[in-house]
Amino acid sequence: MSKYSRQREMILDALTGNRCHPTADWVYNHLKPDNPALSMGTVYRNLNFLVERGLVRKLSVPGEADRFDGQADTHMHFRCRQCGSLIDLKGEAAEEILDFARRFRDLTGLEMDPAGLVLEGRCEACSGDSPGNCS
Amino acid sequence: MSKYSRQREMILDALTGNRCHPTADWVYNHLKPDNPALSMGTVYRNLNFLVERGLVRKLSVPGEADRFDGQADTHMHFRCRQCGSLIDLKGEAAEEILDFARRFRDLTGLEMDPAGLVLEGRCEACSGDSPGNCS
DNA sequence: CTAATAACAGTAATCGTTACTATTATTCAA
DNA sequence: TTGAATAATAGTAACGATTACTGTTATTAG
Repeated sequence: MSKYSRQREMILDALTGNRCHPTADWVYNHLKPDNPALSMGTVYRNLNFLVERGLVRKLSVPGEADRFDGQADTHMHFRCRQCGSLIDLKGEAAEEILDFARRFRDLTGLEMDPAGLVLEGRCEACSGDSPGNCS
Repeated sequence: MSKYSRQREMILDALTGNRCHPTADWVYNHLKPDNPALSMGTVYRNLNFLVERGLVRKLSVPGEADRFDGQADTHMHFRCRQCGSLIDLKGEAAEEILDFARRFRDLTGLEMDPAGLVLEGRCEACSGDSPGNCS
């Protein structure tokens, strides 16, 4: 059904060996120098392929390009509207969200999917009095 | 600073007198028949203006056009990934989210903004065994 | 009434993403 | 090992949502 390709492997590697949450554009520019023939279509096609296979998570950020996460463990994200940083929510924070999801389901009958969840607000650094402390 | 315009008033009215969550395109097509000169730029400019003024809420849905909500009371939303419906979360469900936001802040120091929140998952109708029950 | 300017309509441009097409690479069975 | 079948590619064109630009119209304040 699906065939091996060097490009797909490189694209996956670029995500798994990376703690940030790259955009398709970042992946493209990251791999382009060593692979001058790489095309943007290939990057998008493979990212979507990997998302479908569950190897990669897609994170939607309003008004910006989608971000992709190659971390295997289930976790959620928080985005600061002020400084734009995307923060991983693991451990206790992740548990808190899962607890909420259960209570929310029992109350409303709505089965929310915590995977791919991106909460939005203001991070600790940006909540301080001093403005501009979050370049 | 800002001047009155008939178009802005109409656009606001189209949202407040409406329980669904229209897109810019919907607003445009809704008003166009009675206002043949209306332009899309005017719709977007005014929607963004109203959002900045806090009279209207913008709801981002991954991969789709933004939706706008003219309901005055603070509430959140749930989107079913299967049938696409956008459900208002008020009363108990809204309280549950606000409770969660407080606990989450205390735990992580992250100040999430419940306004504009769109949780994603599967609605009750789509969670049933029978497939296709949610046209 | 008039000058200043916010808002407009119409159109072009932008951005992220997907679709198309001809070519290349992988696979699997003879 | 060869070769047909076809997945995946590179390159480019198209797409949809949104914003930016430009010359004109409408509102406002003196």
